[in-house]
Amino acid sequence: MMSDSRVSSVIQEWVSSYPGQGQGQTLNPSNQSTNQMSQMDMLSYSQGMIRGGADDRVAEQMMGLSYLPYTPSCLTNTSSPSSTNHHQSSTQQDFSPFLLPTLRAPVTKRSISKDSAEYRQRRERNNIAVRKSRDKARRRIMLTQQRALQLQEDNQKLQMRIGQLTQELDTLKHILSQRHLQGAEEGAAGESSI
Amino acid sequence: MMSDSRVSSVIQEWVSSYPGQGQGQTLNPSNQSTNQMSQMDMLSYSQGMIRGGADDRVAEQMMGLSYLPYTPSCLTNTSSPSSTNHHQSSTQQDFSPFLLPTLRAPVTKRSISKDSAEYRQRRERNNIAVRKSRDKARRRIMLTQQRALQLQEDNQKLQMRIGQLTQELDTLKHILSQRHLQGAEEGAAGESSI
DNA sequence: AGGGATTGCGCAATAG
DNA sequence: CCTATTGCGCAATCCC
Repeated sequence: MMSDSRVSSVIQEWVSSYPGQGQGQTLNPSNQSTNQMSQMDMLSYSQGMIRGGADDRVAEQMMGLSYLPYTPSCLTNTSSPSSTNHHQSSTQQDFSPFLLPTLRAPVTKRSISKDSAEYRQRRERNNIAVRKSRDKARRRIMLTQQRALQLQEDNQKLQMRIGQLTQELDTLKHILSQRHLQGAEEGAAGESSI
Repeated sequence: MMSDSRVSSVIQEWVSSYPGQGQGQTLNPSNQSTNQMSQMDMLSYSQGMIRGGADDRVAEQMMGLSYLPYTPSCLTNTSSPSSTNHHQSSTQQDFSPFLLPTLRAPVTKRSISKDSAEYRQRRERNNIAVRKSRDKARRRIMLTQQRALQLQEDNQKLQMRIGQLTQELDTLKHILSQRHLQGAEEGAAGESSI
């Protein structure tokens, strides 16, 4: 079950599983980047990081309830061999030439030239990157869960410790009050015995 | 920041975000299923649940290091229009008629009949289910992170409380020992004053 | 500019 | 039969 050993190991791994920044591009699997983040960074990493990209549904997505047939967007099978349908944000007219240069629409972009060797190479590299990234995400999620369970366990132990200390404290207080009473009695009346 | 209010709300939501079992199939977004799991269930939900399916790479996947060009499996673009390449587990001869009925191989399976209305309908339904499932997963992950942070915060507070109690206890013990000495002195020698 | 890293999406296989 | 999960490839985007 891999419990015990207190917080140390799990927390350590969990913390180091969060990306501090980008890293090298070599295919070295043992990516031991010594990154470190604050709690805020960790939270925001999967909360506010929607990437203000050109997907009109992301905000709604993160707010929940994004399923339901929001937009068909994939019933026109007019695509040529290979390359499945993909949302091209049909809810957009022709404002591209009028947008700010930063938001420039994708103007043909140098004819992607499908099924070329260069394309396949890029695709394959991206596929590898995707697998790597998802694997990392999976590990991160698992570590977060383990961390949560470990923290919960620690919490229980701490609560019990607090209970013990409180009880001990009450006992001592009681004893002290008794002593106090005894001392008062001794002070008021003379010693009863001895 | 939504902190404060102790553990209650976050934990509650986190616990209820884990699937206890399947639920209804209605498209009702407000899925308030009253499921509840033990910690073991939660952990195993994303740890050992690899689904012993027919993907020869899953174990390796979960052990880490699954990227790297493990298998091309997608360089033969001989597929007809629509339907991108997809691993069809080529490492299989022709044992289908000899396998147990339960393990029967996918024998043509009634000609899937692409681009049929029924196919599109199934695809669309599955797409909705996928969006829903992923949305749920995202929420679950976020809740787990928030829960971890909340627990960490709680832990710090508990540690501080323990520190206070310990100090108070030490103080009382010291006082008691003083009283004890005082009492011993009073017992040994007569009252010094009064 | 260019390349890895992320991420939403659809597909298919599979679990339930 | 259905929906729910999940691995995967693609494309857009992010981010150095």
